[in-house]
Order: sequence, then structure tokens, then C-alpha cells
Amino acid sequence: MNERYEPRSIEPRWQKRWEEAGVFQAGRRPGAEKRFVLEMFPYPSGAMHMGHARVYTIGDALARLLRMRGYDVLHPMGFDALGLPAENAALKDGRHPAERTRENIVAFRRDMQRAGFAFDWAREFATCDPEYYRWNQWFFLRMLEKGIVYRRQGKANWCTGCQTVIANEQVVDDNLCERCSSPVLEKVIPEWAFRITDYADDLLAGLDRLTEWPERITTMQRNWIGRSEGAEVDFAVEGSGEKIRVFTTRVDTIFGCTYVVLAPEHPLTARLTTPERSAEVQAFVDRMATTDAEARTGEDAPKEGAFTGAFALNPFSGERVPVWIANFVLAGYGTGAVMSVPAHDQRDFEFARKYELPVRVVIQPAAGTPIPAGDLLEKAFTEDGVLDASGPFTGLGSAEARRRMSALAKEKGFGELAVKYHLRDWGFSRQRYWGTPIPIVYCPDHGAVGVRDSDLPVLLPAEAIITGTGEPPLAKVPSFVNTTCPTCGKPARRETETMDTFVDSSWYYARYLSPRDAERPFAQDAARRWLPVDVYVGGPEHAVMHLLYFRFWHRVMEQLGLVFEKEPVKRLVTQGIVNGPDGRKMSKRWGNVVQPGPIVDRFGADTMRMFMLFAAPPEKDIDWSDEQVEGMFRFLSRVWRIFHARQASFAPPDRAIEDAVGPFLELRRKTHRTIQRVTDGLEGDLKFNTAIAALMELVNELYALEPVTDADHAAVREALLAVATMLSPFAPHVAEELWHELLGPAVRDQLLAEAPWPSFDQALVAADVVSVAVQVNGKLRGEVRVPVAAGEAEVRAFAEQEERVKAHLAGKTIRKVIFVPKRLINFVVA
RNA sequence: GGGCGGGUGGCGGAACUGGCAGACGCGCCGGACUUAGGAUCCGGUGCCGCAAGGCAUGAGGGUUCGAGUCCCUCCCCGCCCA
Repeated sequence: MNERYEPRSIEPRWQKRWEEAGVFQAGRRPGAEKRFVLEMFPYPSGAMHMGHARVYTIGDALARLLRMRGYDVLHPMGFDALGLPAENAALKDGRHPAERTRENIVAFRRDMQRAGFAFDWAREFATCDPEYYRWNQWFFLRMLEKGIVYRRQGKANWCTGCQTVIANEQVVDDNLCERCSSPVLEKVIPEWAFRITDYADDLLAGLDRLTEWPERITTMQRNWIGRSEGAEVDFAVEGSGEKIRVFTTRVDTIFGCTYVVLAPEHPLTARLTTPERSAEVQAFVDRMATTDAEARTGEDAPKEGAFTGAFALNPFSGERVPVWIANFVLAGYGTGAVMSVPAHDQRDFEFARKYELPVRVVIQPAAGTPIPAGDLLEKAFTEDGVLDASGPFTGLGSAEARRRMSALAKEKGFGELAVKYHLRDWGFSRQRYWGTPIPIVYCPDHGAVGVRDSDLPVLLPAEAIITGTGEPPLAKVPSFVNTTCPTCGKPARRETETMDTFVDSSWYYARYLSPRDAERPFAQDAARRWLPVDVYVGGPEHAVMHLLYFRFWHRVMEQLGLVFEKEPVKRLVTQGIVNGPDGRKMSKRWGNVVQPGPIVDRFGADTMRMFMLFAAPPEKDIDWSDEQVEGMFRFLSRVWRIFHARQASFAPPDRAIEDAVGPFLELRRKTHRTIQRVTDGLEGDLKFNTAIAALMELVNELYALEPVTDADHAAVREALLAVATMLSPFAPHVAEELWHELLGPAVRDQLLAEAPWPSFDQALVAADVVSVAVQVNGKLRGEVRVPVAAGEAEVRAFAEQEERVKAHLAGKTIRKVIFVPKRLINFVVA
């Protein structure tokens, strides 16, 4: 064998062999238990970057490990190929997104193959394939039938200069347009939306069953869904038939309500405002229209508002309170109106102080010192307590009061219990080109009509001109727009909006099950076999959008009878970022970008993979480190060299291994313990870093020994075989090469990539002698080697012989002895 | 402000249900081999101390024979939300 480790000469060879043998094709072991390992598919930008290299290394190591452990593994890959970047790039150089995307996919696939990722490429697809996005359209039509998709008035960014809708990404600081620097307004325009809020409770309930998801992700989803129980109550407007319906989670504080606030956008605002207040109110409304929600409602944002001149009546107390509008009330949340209780809500408190509105305390702490009267209050008391000055409810606890007051409101017809969510319906219309056309036709007689299934896919016309102005480019393609009504056949116009690309990623995992299926989105027998995804690896930045949307979509697919469980993914692994060597986020700006390509050229894919896995556990951020990378290369070279140096041990042993004694028996123990350590570390948590550390220890051990007898050689061979085998998921190419060197012609037609994972001998793992720490008063004073089974008396006898122990025990009385078998013995003396 | 993580050598990181802190790697120091060494192999490396020994897991307190790990108070960092 070659004396030097040269990854360049071995990696492409094994990649080819694996490909030819179809090792990574799913379904090769029909009798075996399945595992579906999935990583978030990439948007194919020019080349693979380190972030991709890390996720795919993690997923690949896992997929390879599971395959060796005997599972039938599905580990597919595809491309999230629709979306804005290709469209923006087209604006610059005029190249068609389809062409650019195709090229990028080729480059990206090549980078992944060079890294040795074990994907089942036969299942690859891109979301820009009409055969993929036609099923987006098909799902849209099914959801239209079921009322899950609907047309609504939605908010969009409207550039006052370009006179068009622009994307969030195009809105820069201070709400200006990226292109023309004109102010951007929020404008209400019609859009398509999914009723994801109908699923809010179910999505929330499902989180409890996702026990193998990181808690922070489920917590983020819980917060994002933001369920709150409360009450809706009507305040009659004085001198008009109007009612202001407010939503509150604290109806128990209603006797402390000293004013009511409407969102500036609230439909009643204009109607209620008195003539003398209208100039001020209108100015405020206009200003709010150009301020985004975040700036308005942030905790640090100043509370601002204007008095409408109108008054409303508190339905519980009959009290007359002023009606204001304020920045911190949004039309989109709750009813767009709130009752303000400054004594018990901090925002209301700040607002009341600023505009000199009364503050009235109606809740007192259940125990401890009462809070002072409103005028003296320094901040709102927002906790639950006991009602005070609240008419017939005085003296009740907050929770009880909320129940009774909601009941009363319902009985008297001025309110009811209500549940609100932070989660909004998912508006998915995009005024862009490079997305899935929404399969709708507008007929003058029949309105919005779904395209017939038999007419799918509605193809994205290649000739569209990308303007970047934000008007739908499809609107300018007459051959696309002009069509006939599916219902009556009369001339009609097509919908020119396209779908949000989150639609594509909401069900792609299922398409891998039968990617060429022309009859349905995916095959149900395959869904029964492979779903749910067992392990999903990706970045935590997708915690709420993608990971919520695809849980929603999976539920819809379940309703449609396409899948047979509620949740798409059993276990979620979120991986950390790969930062630059300086610890900052890799970016051109800092000049700290390291590309995987050149690293693979220089050190080989195995070294890059080993670095990714060894640097830290998957969920932690890591800094790129040239030194550590060289260290990994050095380790693999060291593995190579020990194989080279121990070729004399390659010959198959004839039972001599049982005769191994002394250091070589110890080597055998080490080998078997390493198998145990590596196996256990990977089984539950994905402790790649400590698994690799254990392999390093075994290799170090091999360097320390020079085999002489047949038994010695056999023990060395056993260790070498274990190293090559266990290295395989992490550094598959070098492992494969060494395995073949070691086993020779016997495995000519076999591949380590599908060889079984080694097992360990329990008898060898169990130690016969252990070292026990000896403490005196809890301080380490020595160490004794004793048989594992040694009892307290025996260990104590050994311990008391130790010089240093003797010195510390001299002249003292032993009060107590603590003995932990196999661990330590502690003499407590005085 | 809220939620969730986290703080361990010069650095990345180990440490099972409380039981020898610092595995493994990087870096550094020394040695061997060598024309050479930025290759390789061997050894050393938490801090103070010649040593005995002492001190060490963000700070301070507590529980315990024994605390990185459990409890209380506080400080700092990261992410998400507001």
C-alpha cells in the first residue's frame, strides 16, 4: 500500500464505486426497519458554502451510521430552486432564472458529491420542475375546495415612488424603497392566504408530542402561535348606535378602565372622531400608516395617541370613558381595540401618565402590602390578585372574577369568552415571476375559478420579462394571462401572482417518496413505509416559519388521506453556524469566508467532514480553524501510517487472538471499550466529537505497541479493523480504502459503506482491575489498583498501605469511611 | 422586559443518575531522527510552589464525607420574542 495518505487519489474512486453499487439507494433492505434521514434542502446559489457542508456532514454521518447498523435508510436530496435571489440576479445580468438555476444545481450537486455525501440521487428533484410545482397547484385546488385557502385583504409594502408592491427585503432603513428611496407605505391589497389559524390549537397541542425536538424550538413555536384566552366586551359609543368591541385577557380589571383605545386603522376611528378633533386624529392616522408595527409596539417605543372626542360606556359599571387612538394598538390583533386599565397594564399606565388620564387601582395583591392609590402608583401592578372597587365582584380572585364576568357578559349579550392567537393566516401571494403560478382564472361571470386538475400544471411562461418593479411579471405575458373560464369557456384572465416559496418546502420531504409520480403528489404505500421523517437536520433560523408551515401542511395532507400521522418529523436536530476563523459570521464584508471547495482540494473531503464533526456537538456554533483542520488531516494521516506500519498484522488470524496477553490483551479491551463508547455516544445524542476522540485514543494505543507473536498481530488486526469500520460514517473514503487494504481480496466485491457496524464483547468491556481514588477528608491522596469485585475491607487495606495516605492518616482517628465501589474510598478523620 | 441556552486551561471542548475536573484535539515547551524540519515519532503542558503542599469549573453563600453537577443571591455572554 501507498506509504502516504493522499485523499485526492482515493476519494473519487470510492465515490464512483458507491454510486455504481447503488449503496445509497433506499429500499435495498425491504425486511429491515426503516430510517428517513433528511437535511433541509438548499437554495442552489453558486456553490456550496460551509453552512451546507456542516448540515450535510451531520446528516450524512448519521445516515451512513444507520445503514451500517442494518436499517433501510432513505437519505434523499433535492433543491429549493424557486425564489427571489435568481430573479434579482436576472435583473443585474439579464440571464433567465431557469438557466442560472440549472447551472447552479449542477455546480452544487458536484460539490456535494465531492464531499462524499451519501444521497440517493435517483430521487433528486428541484422545486422549479413543473412536475414538482404542479402538485403545489394541485394542493392549492384541494385546499380551495376545503376552504383552507381564501382571498383576503392583506397588507403589502407599497412604494410611493415605483407605484408598486415590493418585497420585505426591498424595504430598507426607515421604510424607504431600496431602489428609489421613496417612502414605503403599508397598503391593503387582495391576496391569497391559508387558514393556518384554524389549525392553531392542533399545532399547539402537537408540540407536546414532539418530545425529540429541541425545547427552544417548540417554545418558539408556542410563542409564535401565541394563544391567549380572554374575553370580548362591547363598549357602547355614547350618542350613536356604534359599539366598540374590545379584546382583553384581563376582564377582571374592567372596573379600572379609564379610557378605550382604537387602532388608528380601526374602521370606527373615522366615524367616531368629532369634527373639532378630526385634524389631529387624521394627522396621527397618516403618520401611523408609514410606521411599521414593530416600531409602534416595541416596549421602548414612546406611547403616542390622540383623543377622538368620543366617549364610550363601560358595560359593567356604566361609566363614561374617553375614546382614544394610539400607536401601540394594531388593527390586526384581537379586535383592534382595547380597554385601557392603566393601574394594571404597563403600556396603558405609560400612556395615561403622558396624557394625564386617570389611574384607578382595582386589583390588590392577594398577600402582602396593598399597592397605593392610582395617583401615587409608580408602575402598573400586572399580576393577578383580589378585586377591589369592582362593584359586585369586589373581593373575588382574578381567575374566578374572569370566569364570572365573562359569563355575565354573555348572559347580558355584551360580550363572550374569546381565544386569540398571535399567529396570522399565511398570506402566500407574491408579485413575482420565479414561483409557482397560482392556478386561478378570473371569469367576468364566475369570478375566481380554480383551474381543472387535468389542465395542470399551469406552466410558468419562459418569456416573462423580469422588471423588478414589483408588478407581477406574469401580467405582462398575454399568452399566459389570456385564457378561458374553466366553468363557462368564455374569455378570462389568469391569476398572475405566484406562490410563496415556503409552499415548496412545506411538503418536499414527501415528494422524495415517489419523485417521478405523475398521478399524485406521492405514493401512499411509500408514505406508510417511510414517514414520518425520523431525523431532520437544519438551522434553528427556520424555527417558526418553515417548521410551522410544514407541520400545518402535513395536517392538511392527513385530512386528504395522503399521510397517516399528524407530525412530519419525529426528531429535529438544529445545527450551529460555521463562523469565520475570527469568530465573526462569515461574510465578504469581513473577508473571512472559507469555501468548502478549496478545502476539499487541499485536504480531502474526509478531513473537512472530520473537522465539522469534531469541532463541537452539532447544535453549537463553531469557528473555522485552519489549525484544527490541519490537525484532522494529521490524524487521518496518522491512521493511514499505522495501517501502513502494521501490514504484517493484516493476515487473518487462526484463533490466535484468544491467546493475547499483557499489553495486547489490554489493547483488545481498549478496542472493545472503544466500540462501546462510540456506539453509545452516537445512539442517543449525536456525540460525534467524543466518538472521534475515542477513536483517536485507540489509534494512539496502537502506536504504543509493537506486535511480535501471532496473538499480538491478531489483537492489532482487530483494533485496525475496528478503527476503519467506525471511521466510516465520518471519513468514509479513507475508511473504505483502509478496510480494503486490511481485508484484501476477501472483500473485493464488498463495500465498507454497507458492512455491519462492529459489536463488542461484554467480557472484554468489563474491566477486571480498576483504580480507586483514595481521599482523606475529601481530598485526593492516592490511588490504588484493585480487583473490580473488591469490597470495602479489601480496598481499605490496600489504601492504608499507600505512603501518602499513611502520612495523612498518621495520628488521626478515622471517624467514618465512605466507599463507592469501583470509584473511591474516602477516610473522614479528625 | 420575557423565554431559552450558556460561562470549565492560552484556544476548541470532555466529565454516566453528586464520586480521581480538564478526555481528545489545537497551540506551546523539550527530546529523537535528520543536510534540513513548517514532516514524523516520543515526552511534557490548569495556576502558584524547589518541594511538601496549596489554589482552581463567572462571583458570593448553602447542603454534603465529597459539588462543574443540587439549592439560594448576584454578574456576564449568546439566541429568540417583545
